Amino acid sequence: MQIPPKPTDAELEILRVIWQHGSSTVRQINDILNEKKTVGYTTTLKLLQIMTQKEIVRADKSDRSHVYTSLLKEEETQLHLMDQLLQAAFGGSAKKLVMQALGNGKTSQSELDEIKLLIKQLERGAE
Amino acid sequence: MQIPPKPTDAELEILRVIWQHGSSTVRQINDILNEKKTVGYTTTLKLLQIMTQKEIVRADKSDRSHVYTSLLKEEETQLHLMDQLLQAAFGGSAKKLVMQALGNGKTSQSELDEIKLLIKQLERGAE
DNA sequence: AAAAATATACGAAACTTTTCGTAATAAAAG
DNA sequence: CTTTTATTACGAAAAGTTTCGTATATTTTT
Repeated sequence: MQIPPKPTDAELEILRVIWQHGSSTVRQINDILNEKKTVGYTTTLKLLQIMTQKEIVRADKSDRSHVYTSLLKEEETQLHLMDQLLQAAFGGSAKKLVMQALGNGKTSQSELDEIKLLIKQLERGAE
Repeated sequence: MQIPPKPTDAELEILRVIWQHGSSTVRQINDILNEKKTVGYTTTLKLLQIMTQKEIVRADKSDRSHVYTSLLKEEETQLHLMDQLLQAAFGGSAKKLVMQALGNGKTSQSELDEIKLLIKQLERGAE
């Protein structure tokens, strides 16, 4: 599959656990998911099996407890999802999206500084 | 329903038509949708009926061709969807999302200027 | 070695979303 | 007035997503 398939909400939750904690077993993933909400063990297992079939994750079966690794890179997936929202809800206007994202005033000064730096670099690089 | 329900992809496409063209009939909405892809008339009708039930749109039935009006405001919906993506994919870091959105370098100078202005205002307003 | 705990496989139910066919009705054209 | 066209109502199929129960197998504990 050339273009990475858009993960569903439940799949994304699992991906985030793997991105944050590295390759993990079903038990590890399910435990972390259960810190936030109740999810049955076999539910998580089934999701991972489906994700394996979709080639979103890969299962290392050398041990009895299979170890799952993400086949999607975090930043690529974020970019993909962001771009899809950009088109679907903002008609492709990154400006609108950015201003909505910053508008609530919850972004710290140091983060704003990083964004300003990026903008400077973009302005420098633009011909 | 206190919090506006998150519209589905197909619902969002319809909302965008209404936001852009104002209150419209099924025929008008379906024609515009069909500029981009083939969609059956009754499919669009059914969606609008479901959206009416969900209180996403309101149907004015005084004429035979019902006229549908959005009950969701464009900016509120964008904010809602953006926030949901922010949490689900970026762990709440607006900085990461913004940098991904601007990173491709497709944002024009004048738009960057507007963003810079917003950041200045945020910095001024921050205590 | 028996019992208990842990793991995977897998079917299927419950739910949501999307799509469309058919029927009924109303309006317009002939 | 009759035929054609346009519209809504509605059921339901098709597809996708999420959840979990049960069966089976393996490992660990007693």
